[in-house]
Amino acid sequence: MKIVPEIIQKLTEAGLKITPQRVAVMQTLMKLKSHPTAEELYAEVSKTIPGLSPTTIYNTLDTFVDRGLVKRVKTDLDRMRYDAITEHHHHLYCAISDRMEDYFDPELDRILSDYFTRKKINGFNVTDIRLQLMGDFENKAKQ
Amino acid sequence: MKIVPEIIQKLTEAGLKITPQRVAVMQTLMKLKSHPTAEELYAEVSKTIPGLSPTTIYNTLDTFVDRGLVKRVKTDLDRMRYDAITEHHHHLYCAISDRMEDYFDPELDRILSDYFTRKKINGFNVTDIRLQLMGDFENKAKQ
DNA sequence: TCCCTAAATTGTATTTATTACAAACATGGT
DNA sequence: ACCATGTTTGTAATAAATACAATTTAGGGA
Ligand SMILES: [Mn+2]
Ligand SMILES: [Mn+2]
Ligand SMILES: [Zn+2]
Ligand SMILES: [Zn+2]
Repeated sequence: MKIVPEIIQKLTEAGLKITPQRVAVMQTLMKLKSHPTAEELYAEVSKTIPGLSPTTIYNTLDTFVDRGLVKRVKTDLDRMRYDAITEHHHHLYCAISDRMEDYFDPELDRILSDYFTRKKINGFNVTDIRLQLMGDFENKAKQ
Repeated sequence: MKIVPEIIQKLTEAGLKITPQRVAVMQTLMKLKSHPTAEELYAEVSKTIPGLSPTTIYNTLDTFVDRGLVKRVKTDLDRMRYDAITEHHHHLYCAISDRMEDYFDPELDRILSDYFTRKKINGFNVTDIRLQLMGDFENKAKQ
């Protein structure tokens, strides 16, 4: 569970300088599974980096997205959210609580992949299939 | 193809007063298949209603969404988009051009519905399945 | 058809998330 | 250790959306 060296490696591979801010942002994003907003990340990362500027959060996240280290996700509300998981996956989402959780399902992916290999869509070339499963969490604690 | 009486009926059924602004917004939204933003709607509807206020666009769309006459859709960019089609359907989306088109596929819906009837997700009750098919349009004119 | 009232529209002022910018600072290669 | 370049910070600016109060309009009842 040594996460910091892992992060340092990621940053290095992406050609980015290692800064306390970047390490802390990535670490926090990997820890929080809630797909946090920039604001939520700012609150959390500030605990570690006292002088932190909100701008740095935005800059850092933009840079991470650019380099493919992080993905943006949207919900029905008007704020961008961020996801440290870059591998293909889907989301469970409850519009009422605005809660979002990851959903991995290789069997489903296989079915969808097969389906769209067979079924061609006229004038459109599918490169990725994202599912948003809307519904309610039988709330077993908010994460 | 008499669309206005149809719109008037929709508005009446929703318990809303018939105003030129509302009729024009709905008409424009039904005509444009592009899932326009409030701003794009404002530009288009202004042609018909000269004194139109942007606020009216926002108010009207909010009201329509409240009453279920219209749905909000999101893309990867930071603007809300609107959809006059309220029946269940999916979207084809190209992140590069930010172009979005509707995708109806009952066969696919059947497959997904069957799959999630069998496969229970622990702690989550699925009520709707939305697919966003990412990819590129072999652009046959931007609609 | 006219009145009246509730509902809708408008213009303006705010809010809120995000972005732009330039100065200060820190990283990492030499 | 030094320097150049990339990064962070604080502040100012944007842009979408919302709040609000004054004005206007729709449409049901007289
Ligand atoms: Mn915004
Ligand atoms: Mn916004
Ligand atoms: Zn995720
Ligand atoms: Zn649609």
